Amino acid sequence: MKHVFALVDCNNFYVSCEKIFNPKLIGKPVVVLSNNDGCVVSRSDEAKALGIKTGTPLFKCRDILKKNKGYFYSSNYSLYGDISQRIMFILRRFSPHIEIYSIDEAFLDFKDVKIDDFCAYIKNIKRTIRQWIGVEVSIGIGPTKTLAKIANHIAKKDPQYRGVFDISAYPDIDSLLAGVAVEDIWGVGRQYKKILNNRGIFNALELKNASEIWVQDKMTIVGLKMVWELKGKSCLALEQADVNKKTIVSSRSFGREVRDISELKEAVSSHVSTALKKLRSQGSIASFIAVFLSTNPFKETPQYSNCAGINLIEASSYTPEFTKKAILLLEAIYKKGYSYKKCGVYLAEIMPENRLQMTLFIKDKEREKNKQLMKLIDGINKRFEESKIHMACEGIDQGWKMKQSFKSGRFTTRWNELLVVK
DNA sequence: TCTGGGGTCCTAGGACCC
DNA sequence: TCTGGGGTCCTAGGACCC
Repeated sequence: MKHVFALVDCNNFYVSCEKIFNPKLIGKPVVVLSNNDGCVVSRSDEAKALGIKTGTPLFKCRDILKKNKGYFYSSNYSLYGDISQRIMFILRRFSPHIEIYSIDEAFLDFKDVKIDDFCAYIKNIKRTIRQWIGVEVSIGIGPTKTLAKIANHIAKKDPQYRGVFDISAYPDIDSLLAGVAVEDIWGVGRQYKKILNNRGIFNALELKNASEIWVQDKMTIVGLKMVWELKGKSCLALEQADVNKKTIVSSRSFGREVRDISELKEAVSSHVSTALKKLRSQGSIASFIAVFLSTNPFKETPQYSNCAGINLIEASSYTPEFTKKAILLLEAIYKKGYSYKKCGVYLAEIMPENRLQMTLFIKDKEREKNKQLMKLIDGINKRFEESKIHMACEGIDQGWKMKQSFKSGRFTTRWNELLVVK
């Protein structure tokens, strides 16, 4: 049976989440900022119309926003994550075959879903999400994921389709593809664009008709699959199982520059806690940890960055053990006299808990005790507030923490931040 | 003054083995 | 002294995604 893929993508997702709870934002230029309130990551249509680009630092667009009665917000991931989950829950009603591709995007496959009026069915998805959540989505449909992506792009850009476009129903797909620049194809980034353009390939139709041998040579099997997908042959399957992470990273820029190792120790320790919490939440253990730190590459001050990693004798998910190692690693790479801007930790060699290779050096009792302790702490932190219980070495003041000066409330996940209407 | 964070997949090349 | 071929596994780095 042929695949029928739909890509459902939320419009201006982060900004849309802010708008749900704050009607004064409707019709205004609004942007949401990256961590540390650094640069723009999400823009309302009105902000786009002002020429504000993704990645623009706040200081470069603050004036124009102010002049146009605009607003800016810090990222509020508790809120966006919760809204995302609600949307994915709705999507599941329309097809059991769903791949949650990112916080604001999902692929559906209607391959063996019984549908009478396909067009109405798809429009109903859009309507339901608007009604139940208050977020606008765009839906692109095609026989492959790559074509569904392109269809989604068209649905978003061309107002005549009102946010829903089915590429298979279009009479002349080639003429459509001729209007899609190569860099707008899923999987073509800056490098591939350059390679393709040099060869005289500028649009999706030209890529579709390019020599497969040449494409594979220059862009590996990844490029070849891209060509096949453009031709309507599905090569990228729907990935339904929520696959466990193979690597976990926790890192942040500091809110200010940090010179002292004692502060770095606090930051590294809290990254260890974050990463280990994530590790446990997917029921995994890890046996490799690395620590990295760097100065601010945008400054003309002396630069230094380094990383170091170590294998554990036995894989584990016990925070204190990783914290100890991380501190040692930090001490090994820390150099005095530099102004640091960022640090983080990296976990690898991750495997399911039940695949533990036990060593002779750790007693069963110890292992079980550690596990129970972590479970208890995770439970308490989940029920009350993140990091209610944390390692002392994470510090109390945490003056190095990232800046988030313009954050809205966590309206849907914290009782004490419920929206007050009157 | 002010420039994000967290992932995946693929390949080439080296180490090692028979 | 000369000197083969095939295979696996691992890692670093490059490309991409949101």
